[in-house]
Amino acid sequence: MIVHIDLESKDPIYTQVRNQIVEGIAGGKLKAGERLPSVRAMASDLGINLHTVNKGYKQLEKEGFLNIHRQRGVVIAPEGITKADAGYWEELRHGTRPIVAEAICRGVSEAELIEMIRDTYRSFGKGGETNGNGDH
Amino acid sequence: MIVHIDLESKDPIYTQVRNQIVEGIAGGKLKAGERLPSVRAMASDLGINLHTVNKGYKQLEKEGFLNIHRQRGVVIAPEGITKADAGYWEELRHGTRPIVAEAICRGVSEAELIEMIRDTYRSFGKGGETNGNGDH
DNA sequence: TCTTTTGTTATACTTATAATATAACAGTTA
DNA sequence: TAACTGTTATATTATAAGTATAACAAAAGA
Repeated sequence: MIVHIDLESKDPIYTQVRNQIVEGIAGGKLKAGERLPSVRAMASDLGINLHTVNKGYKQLEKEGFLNIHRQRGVVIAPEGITKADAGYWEELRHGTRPIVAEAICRGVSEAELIEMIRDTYRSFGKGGETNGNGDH
Repeated sequence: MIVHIDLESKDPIYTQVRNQIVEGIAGGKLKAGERLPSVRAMASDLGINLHTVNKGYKQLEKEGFLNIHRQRGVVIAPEGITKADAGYWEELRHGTRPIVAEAICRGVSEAELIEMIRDTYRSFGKGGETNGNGDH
């Protein structure tokens, strides 16, 4: 099992599920075309309700990470994830702004912050290229 | 007025208030020892409830950005903001992890991501040093 | 002294979100 | 046929977000 739930976390359970699957894809542990457990199986494994899992899955589908065929199951987007567009970049900037601001307030230098981001990026290994799309 | 509210945003209003004050400090628009509008004045200006403003203020106080003297008003922490400690770094890594993961999934390169972070960091100017604490 | 202003506390209400609990439906696959 | 799939529907509980008043106590200003 890939997903682990922290019931003490401030993050909602469905968000934890969503994030860990995204991280799994980024790290190459989950590959394009690979099938995920059914909502019932995942819910049972984690000891939570199937609707909570379904909520995470549906969000991932909306974001382009998953394809959900009605009776065929849940699959990591086989044609690869939707690449960064203008809307995503805007959202990314909006999300990082307050984080960077607080870091500055707390005396974190530009170099320190970037080093941390770089380490995080590299902690996912070379999982980025794992979505085997020739693209063009 | 420094704070602007977007009622369409997914971010709660008190979070918008909180974030914009942090960004104001990071950018040097708000300086250590400077006084903020009273909860009533701010609430009236923004057309929202005073408790919503108070919630943002209280969070900022808890995080060490503000000092709130009972009848003296709300003041940007005069002795400077609490510097980054182990707990903060942990929180920072936890908050950035899913963001970095999604960026990787969307084909954002390490260089692109870091460039964006660097631009954001520098967009706050040299506001970092503005809390005039001799410290040492 | 009196009035105003301050953050604070208390109570109440509405709305939205998160999470759970069942149950049933309609195709798919074994 | 039987088991499994995501989906839909309904209901309930708990928590968070936001608003609305009202009152309190201490400090500052006139």
